[in-house]
Amino acid sequence: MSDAADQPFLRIGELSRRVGVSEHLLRAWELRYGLINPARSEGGYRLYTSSDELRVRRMLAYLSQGLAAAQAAHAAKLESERAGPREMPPHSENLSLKQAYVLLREYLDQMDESGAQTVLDRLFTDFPVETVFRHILLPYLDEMGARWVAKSLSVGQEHFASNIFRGRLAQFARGWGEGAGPAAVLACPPGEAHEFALLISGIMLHRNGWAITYLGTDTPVDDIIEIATQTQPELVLMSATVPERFAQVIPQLRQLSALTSLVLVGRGAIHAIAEQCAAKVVEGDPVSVAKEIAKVIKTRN
Amino acid sequence: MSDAADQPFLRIGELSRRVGVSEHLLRAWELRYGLINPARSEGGYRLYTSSDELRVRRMLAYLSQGLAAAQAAHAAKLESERAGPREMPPHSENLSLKQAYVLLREYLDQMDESGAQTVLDRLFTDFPVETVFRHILLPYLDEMGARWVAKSLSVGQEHFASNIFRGRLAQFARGWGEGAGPAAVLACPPGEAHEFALLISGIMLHRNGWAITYLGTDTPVDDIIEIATQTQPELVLMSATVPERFAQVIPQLRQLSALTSLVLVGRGAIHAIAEQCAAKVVEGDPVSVAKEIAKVIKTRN
DNA sequence: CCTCCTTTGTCTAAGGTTTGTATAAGGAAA
DNA sequence: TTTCCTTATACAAACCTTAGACAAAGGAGG
Repeated sequence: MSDAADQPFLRIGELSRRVGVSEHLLRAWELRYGLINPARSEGGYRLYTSSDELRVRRMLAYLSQGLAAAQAAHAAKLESERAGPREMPPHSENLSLKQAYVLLREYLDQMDESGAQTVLDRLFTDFPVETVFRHILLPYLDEMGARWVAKSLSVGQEHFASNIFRGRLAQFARGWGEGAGPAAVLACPPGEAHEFALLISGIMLHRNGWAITYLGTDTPVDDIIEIATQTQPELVLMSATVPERFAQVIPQLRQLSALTSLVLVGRGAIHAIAEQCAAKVVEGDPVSVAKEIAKVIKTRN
Repeated sequence: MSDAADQPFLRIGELSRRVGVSEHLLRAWELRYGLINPARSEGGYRLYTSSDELRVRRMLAYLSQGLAAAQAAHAAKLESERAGPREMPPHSENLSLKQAYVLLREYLDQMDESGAQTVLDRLFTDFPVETVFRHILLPYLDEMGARWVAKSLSVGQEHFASNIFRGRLAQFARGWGEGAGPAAVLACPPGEAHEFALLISGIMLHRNGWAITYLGTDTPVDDIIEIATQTQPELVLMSATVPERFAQVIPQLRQLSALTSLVLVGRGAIHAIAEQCAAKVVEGDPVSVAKEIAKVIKTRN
């Protein structure tokens, strides 16, 4: 972080409005924890850079995980010191998401691996991970499902694309077993073969500090119970594409939810079933699941 | 990684919330059994690390197994001391394959992702890829199969290990679609769910210059035929764990072998079936398959 | 069976620390 | 002038500390 801070300077009022933290509190954090060290205008006004803003947002993220302010500030400082080149906002002139999507589909349809990987490389350097997940990966998976039903996609094409995506996601999953935050166990119920939503949820949870134990597709609930007993996670997250997967194992799910917070996601997660096994349903796409879960777990106590 | 995760961050209230143990009890366990030894803030507040959190969770696990508190605490302490020095063999010294194997198994059994990844990192830097595949990965998969049959491995443990291996192999598979050499299509026949041997074969083929189109598990032969027609590969490689998978689709396999060289591998690849569909069988482990195939394909012309 | 003793989880009391928010007095920018 | 910002100080609610008391659970010995 060079102080040759490239970008527009914010004054405290504007920063306060952007991050939703009172001016008083911003000053208190600066004074008490040295969270930020803004430049000053001639008249002595604080001038913040966009990386200061990021730091404040990271501090807020840690606070929402339950860390005390002093520790949250420490963690946020450490993080921004060691994270050198931060993810840049989209390079709008390079390659639009829409263009990239069309291009990617073309390469995947033709089963051109290096073409598809090049597009993905480009996307992941030009855009934040969340954006690529939300606007490329998930829509493509949806489209794949639709084309699958319409028989306009061969099994080969589907397997080919799935393998490429799985490989990409595996990279983000590296090291997700360790995290400063609470622990979560992720699994699909028996019979469920679609794990992408679960993978993405896990990655996003890990990016919010969670420590992930991933069991993947088609996992007997008894095994999940055993693991939950051993590791005492804060959360068990299960994903299914149809309600039947959950419906088949309601008694065991109830047993599981007695041990920990059980959250169901995916199209198969419907309230009627969740109620029967004392579980919670979190709706929305896997990218936002992480934030939704933060709320659900907070309200638990 | 671990220095970030082991920074003392949690105050007692948050730890209590996360593990579901009252603050009073946490202090009592510290005082009576020395279960944990938290750092202190300036004002004297307890500050816990994430490994402290783990210790408490282990204590809870032992308690739920019926151990008395004192014994549970003792066991939890012992355990985390044993697991504590994660990089036990310092980087200067060599880690033998055998040591690594035992260590890896232990971490995988305990579903300790970062432990397992650390061992794998070490292995892949200290040894050639072929060696790690041949002496660690494949033997472990074999052992997993045996333990699976003997029911001495839970589904959870098996999924956990599989996911970690799949993630590792995905890294090596990056870019395998492009190669200076001939093209190969890889797939498992319908009903076949084990793809590790095929993945490793593909990686080794790519390292020998082949360009890989990977279709993965459970692929209809008609789709393989369609793709083979389109891309005109030099080779189609199919893997199965039992002969029935091939036997069920012999007519289609014969059709496929009319288009290109069809090679069967895996325990399911037996000569009787291969003869019926004009395919070749390549025996031996997936790591050497690549070299064997070179011979087979050579002699074809 | 009952009694004694230890173990273990819970609770209270008195007092210190942390942290978000508020106030006052005054300078800078528009 | 009005609005935005500055520093310094104050303060209450939330949080945490230690020390000690206490009752339920469970085993040992009578």
